[in-house]
Amino acid sequence: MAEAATREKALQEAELACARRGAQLTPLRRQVLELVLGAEAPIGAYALLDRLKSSRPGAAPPTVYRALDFLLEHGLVHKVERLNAYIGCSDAGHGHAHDHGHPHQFLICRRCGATMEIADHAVAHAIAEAAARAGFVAVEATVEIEGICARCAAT
Amino acid sequence: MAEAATREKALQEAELACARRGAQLTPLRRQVLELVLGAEAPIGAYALLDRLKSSRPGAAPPTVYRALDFLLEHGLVHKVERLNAYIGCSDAGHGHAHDHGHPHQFLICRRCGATMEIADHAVAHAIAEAAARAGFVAVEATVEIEGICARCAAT
DNA sequence: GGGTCGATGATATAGTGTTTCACCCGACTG
DNA sequence: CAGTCGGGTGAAACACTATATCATCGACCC
Repeated sequence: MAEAATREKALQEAELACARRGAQLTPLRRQVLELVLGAEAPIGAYALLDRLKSSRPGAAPPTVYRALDFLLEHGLVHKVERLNAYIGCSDAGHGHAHDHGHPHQFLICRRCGATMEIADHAVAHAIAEAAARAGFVAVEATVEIEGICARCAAT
Repeated sequence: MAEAATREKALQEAELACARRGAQLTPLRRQVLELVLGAEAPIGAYALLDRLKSSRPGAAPPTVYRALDFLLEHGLVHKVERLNAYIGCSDAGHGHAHDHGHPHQFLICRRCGATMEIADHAVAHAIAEAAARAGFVAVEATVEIEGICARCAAT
């Protein structure tokens, strides 16, 4: 997902954000976050589990799912529904606990699998308007756009 | 999803659309479509399988998944990613084969589970713009908005 | 010490989707 | 007519994703 330096910075921000909220970024949770951030693309829970097992042989599905629940809850990672996979949030810490996260959208490349998060205000606004027109109170929106990324298109 | 009359009309439109394209809406596929349209909310593949079994005791997961693949391919049903469930398309037949379908969005009620399809041009446009700004060639977008529907909000 | 609460360990199970091989049948071809 | 080729279906097994449940541990509080 990012190079080591960016990853390190994201981890530090996550620690700060958790500290601010009184949330416990335990070693396990931190390690799972590190694995998610270190992946080159959205990563599945069982792939995380495999990697986790190398340092924690006893790890089982609930181990990783509980950590992911915590990270999702605090906006440190997002789930990509179309891929059943998880990705680090590109601006973690800017939301509040129990907030379901700032509006965001994903661009998923069909060719290389790279997935990029954007936060486009016009999209969020159009969605809120459309929902309101239907008398619907929008709480949260999943926006996942599939296509070809700039790098792959250039090839 | 709809009352019997609406369902019947949708089935006839589906038959027409398939005939136009040379696609075979076989009895099995038609029956699965009927089940999806008859459900009150998005329905899961295994729930479909259960209902299918009453008339086709030999049905197995691939039976329903193959039918769903066909229906998805031809834009007769959509998948709601957040629910791992399927819903009839509200304007089936307006797309082309191997087209991945007209732009559409879902409004999912957290309270009653009802899911409504809308086709908001402003949302589709904002998404296309946002993707383009990132140098991304958008092919298809999943937009699923969770919240409270008008009827539940009124209660 | 006893009580409580959140985090983790460990096992089992539920839910969702795919692979694989076989069979049938209609169409096209020599 | 035999051959064969393709799409659709039947059937069994499997892979992947996620949750339920109960036990344990340690920190904190009284």
